[in-house]
Amino acid sequence: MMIGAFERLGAAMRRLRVFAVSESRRGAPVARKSLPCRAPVRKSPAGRKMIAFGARFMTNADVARVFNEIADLLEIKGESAFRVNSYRRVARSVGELAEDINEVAARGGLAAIPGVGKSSAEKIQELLDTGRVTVREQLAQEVPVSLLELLRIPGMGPKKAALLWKQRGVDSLDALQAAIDAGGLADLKGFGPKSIEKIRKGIEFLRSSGARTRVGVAWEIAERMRDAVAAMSGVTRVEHAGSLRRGCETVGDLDLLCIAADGPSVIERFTKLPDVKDVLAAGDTKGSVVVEYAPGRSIQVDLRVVPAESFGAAWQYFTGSKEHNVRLRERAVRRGWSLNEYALSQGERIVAAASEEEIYQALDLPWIPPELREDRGEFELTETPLDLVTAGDIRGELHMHTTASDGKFSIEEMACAARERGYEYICITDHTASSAIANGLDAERMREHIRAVRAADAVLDDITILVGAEVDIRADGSLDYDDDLLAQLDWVVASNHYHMSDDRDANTQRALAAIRNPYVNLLAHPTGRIINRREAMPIDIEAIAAAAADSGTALEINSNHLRLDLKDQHARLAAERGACISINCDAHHVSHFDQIRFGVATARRAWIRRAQVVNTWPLKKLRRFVAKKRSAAKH
DNA sequence: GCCGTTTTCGGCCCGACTGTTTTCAGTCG
Ligand SMILES: Nc1nc2c(ncn2[C@H]2C[C@H](O)[C@@H](COP(=O)(O)OP(=O)(O)OP(=O)(O)O)O2)c(=O)[nH]1
Ligand SMILES: [Mg+2]
Ligand SMILES: [Mg+2]
Ligand SMILES: [Zn+2]
Repeated sequence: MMIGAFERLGAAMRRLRVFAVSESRRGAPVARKSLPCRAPVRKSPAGRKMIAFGARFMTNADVARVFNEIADLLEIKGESAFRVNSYRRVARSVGELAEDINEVAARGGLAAIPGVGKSSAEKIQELLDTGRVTVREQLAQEVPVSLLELLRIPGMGPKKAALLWKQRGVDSLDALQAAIDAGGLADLKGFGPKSIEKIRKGIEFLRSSGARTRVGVAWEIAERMRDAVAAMSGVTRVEHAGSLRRGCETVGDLDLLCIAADGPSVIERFTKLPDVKDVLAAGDTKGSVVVEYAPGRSIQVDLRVVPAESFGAAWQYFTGSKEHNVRLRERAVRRGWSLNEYALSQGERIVAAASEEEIYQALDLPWIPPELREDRGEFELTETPLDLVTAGDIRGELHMHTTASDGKFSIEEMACAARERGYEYICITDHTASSAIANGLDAERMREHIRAVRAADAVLDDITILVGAEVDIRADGSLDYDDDLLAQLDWVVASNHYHMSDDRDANTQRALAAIRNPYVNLLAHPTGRIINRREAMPIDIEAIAAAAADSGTALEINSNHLRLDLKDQHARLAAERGACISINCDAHHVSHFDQIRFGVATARRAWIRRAQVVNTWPLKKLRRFVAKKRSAAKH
């Protein structure tokens, strides 16, 4: 389904619920406390409407949001940075947990979450039970919560925000804007003319940057910037760093690292590149600029310059994540050493600096692939995982469209494009009747389409064209085609496009019903999210993963940079439970095959090995996968 | 507030850039 065409449709069908009881996989029903409803539509930071599922109970993201809020409020109050940090740690841990926090609480597992101790466990429990945390409510009495808006301004931290509030009564972004316009910040200590100008620009940047940037957009800009820096005389190497190198689905900024002897000169030229709209900082070794990549759309780009001998230490530092860096540096400290972006050193003596491999090795660690550097268990590794899936491992695309439904190219054109990429096989999976909006095929047109695909396969050499369909899952979990028709297909993709609801059990049951169908081989984009536009529908990923593993059904990592669905943490859990994964581009256009890198990056972040990915397999093995599920159903 | 192949108490990563601070705090990476 082409993204965008049907988003509104799904939103219209969504309902608010007042109470939900979910069946946990262990059999005990987990009561989810019904909570006051939130508006089903809220504004994304960009000001664009973000479609959300109605609040019925606390989600992991809700808990994370509350703990981050407590941390910000405490910080403005001047609370110990370590204590503040511990709240942020809880927020991060809960936010990225694949398991539903309500279920974790129900089995008494809260305190086992990394960073969650007795005190935080109690607060989470209170939040799940009542929708509130006493500490947060008390803090909100002391500090206006709207003051936290100020923290989103670059360069505005807790100390300055506190000062503005206490000295000038500023308690929101609008109030700050008004104070600046009225000249009300003059003679406030620490706020000279340059600071005020910076804040003004910062507010402007907020408006033009908005939400985190999707990796598909960021990638293109990063490549342009990399080329521009690489073209400078004196620059011998430029690399991606930060979240971009770690393969994250969205990035807050672009981080580039380069080798050059003359840092200040490189930084100066960096700040004068054509697309640079504003310079946030420009020193001897690093610079930060704002790049306008489309009218009214901006992103921050950070460049760090280091000498060649420090490259390894610098790349390690600048790749992060921050949490990974802190763990690694603590490890150095325990050995009586110190690690920074220049070197791993013991006093004056350099232990390692030139390459990442040397640094990790000196700390008794294997080189860790960037996608794994999130402090999610990578410090337990004893050797570099060499079998993580790579883009080169992908042998075929198993989810793609042609002009028969809503694709832009013919069967032959798509097949030739795939062949050019070196793919051994593809499967044409056009939409079915329920997707009338996407020109879905009814049974009769589908039978014709099968003949057309077979004919194309007979004509084209060096690639096998399989025939399949992306079959819509109906409200009751049944499929658009009957089994007789499905049996004629080589590979069947099942998708829920129209019955995404805020009812986790209903969503899960639809997915499970599809997975149980002996002809369904792949559950596509299982949560239906559109990044920055539509939230994931709630699902029981553990139940879905277990059923997929049991039945021999693959779960998708949809590589479209708007989807990346399953997301990393869900995919990791699914693969750990034995489910096979298929990484697809959902190609509607020949150019969409390029998106595979984002799906592969997501899979690597999920610690997925090539053997777990069905479209890295030879065709024969893939056919056995299909045959096995079909024959199991006959016994 | 959390946590433990030297710890249940005492640590908690380390450095760059900015502004008006006459010696460094605040913010960010
Ligand atoms: N040691 C250390 N390194 C940090 C810290 N903050 C950032 N870094 C490093 C690791 C980050 O990946 C890298 C780039 O910083 P960013 O703020 O751009 O973060 P990152 O790119 O990871 O995420 P983003 O998508 O930009 O939000 O700098 C820190 O507090 N300590
Ligand atoms: Mg970054
Ligand atoms: Mg950055
Ligand atoms: Zn599709």
